[in-house]
Amino acid sequence: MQTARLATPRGTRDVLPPASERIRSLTGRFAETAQRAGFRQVITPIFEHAEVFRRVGESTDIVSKEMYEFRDKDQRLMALRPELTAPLARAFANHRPRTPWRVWYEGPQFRYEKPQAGRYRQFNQVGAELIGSDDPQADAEMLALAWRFCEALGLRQVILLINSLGSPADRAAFSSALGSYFARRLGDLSEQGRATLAVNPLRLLDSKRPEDRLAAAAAPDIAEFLSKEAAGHFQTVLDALGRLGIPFAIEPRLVRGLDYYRHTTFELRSLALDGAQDAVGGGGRYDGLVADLGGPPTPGVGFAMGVDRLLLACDAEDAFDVQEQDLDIFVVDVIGGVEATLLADEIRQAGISAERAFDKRSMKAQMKAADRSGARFALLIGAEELASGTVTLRDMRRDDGEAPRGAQVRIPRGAVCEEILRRLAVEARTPA
RNA sequence: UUGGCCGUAGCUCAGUUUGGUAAGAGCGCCGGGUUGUGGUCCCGGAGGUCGGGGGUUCAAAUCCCCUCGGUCAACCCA
Repeated sequence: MQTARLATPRGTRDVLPPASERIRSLTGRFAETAQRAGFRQVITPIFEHAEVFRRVGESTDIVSKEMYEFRDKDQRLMALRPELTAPLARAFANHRPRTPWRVWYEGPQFRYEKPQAGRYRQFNQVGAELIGSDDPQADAEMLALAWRFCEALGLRQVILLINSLGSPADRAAFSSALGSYFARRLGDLSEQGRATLAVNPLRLLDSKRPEDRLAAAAAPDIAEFLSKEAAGHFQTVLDALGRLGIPFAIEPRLVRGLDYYRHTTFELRSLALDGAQDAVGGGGRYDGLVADLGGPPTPGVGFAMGVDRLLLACDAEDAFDVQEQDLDIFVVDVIGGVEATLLADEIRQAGISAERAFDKRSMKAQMKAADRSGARFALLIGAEELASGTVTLRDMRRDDGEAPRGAQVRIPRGAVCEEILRRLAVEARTPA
């Protein structure tokens, strides 16, 4: 009797090596970039009280339709986090750390959507937040962090789109102007467009439906609704980008999905990704969020980037190649029993990476395995070695055209680590 | 939530139009090519609920329905 095979739930997947190595490496690179800028990691729960998200995005699909909600055993309404800015703002409100609070994060998030390439129900993001400053230079700093990270990955076909939604009052005025503009063109809108209008007129601006695009063609421009102060803030950010040498395009239709954004809002898109999933990251300023979550009124600015999409973009650009980690030693065990276990343990304790064979397979099979493991040396232990108190160290390099087979030497069992370390050190000094 | 395309070995796919002798290939994996030695080559082998269920038929990978999953687009967004 065989039990039925179980698949991963829809929109989720197993990430096996070597793909997992790439994710780890990308996350590590982000951590480095952020740490260098004085950001420190925050780890928040995977699930939160649903209230945390409900408070900040009742009108967004992410919260109203796509959230994984459940009742725990005490009937408390919980939610798997669909995004990370709200939990970070919640954590800030709870702990009241010294400002400006500079933090980064990474981890899975969950949205109940129909999966597509680059869109999963469980997906990973890396991101950073700077809470406690309304200085436009803080916006510039976050933009620089996101941009330099893309550069560090080797991405060259990413563009920065930026916009300002102004102060809450500006945003509200613009929104109602848009509302009446579209109300006059109800007949031109698609059915879904009319539904969107009722919920959030701003969202009609980036609709991809042709009717809606046409109807939006002559829509009011956000720029005309910015207060003097908001316009100044935006201009300062743009000037900073210019001085930083970071190219950008102002996109007055850029609205973004979460409705806590104020002032600066931006998106990073990969031109190498075609299709609808070309946004690799986005963010902006959210000056009202901390207060919404019960904290003191505190400004904040941040961004998040999709790990999986970044990797898709890297693939498309042939960037961020992660070479498999080198293995120093592969222990070939011809005798079976504990000897190889002791040998492997000993050299690992000496800081040498080592894999080994099991099951006393034929030597030929073990040598094949050693070859495929990519190990620099094979370390053979068999009856002869055991009897003479030695081991055989064999060079597994395969790229030397002349040398027919790797050279091998017998070394005293007691000097194994020393000898391997010596050889590895020599190579480190004289790279091929 | 809506619509299009797709679903055959671990992977990439052929076979589906014209239902039967189509359960196949390459790669990968395992073993062998005489003493304890990798990459190439040669030989052999294992491995498949043809996504799942139902129906039509003497007969279904092949036709019909439902369903699950993937993908593309709308929606939404990372």
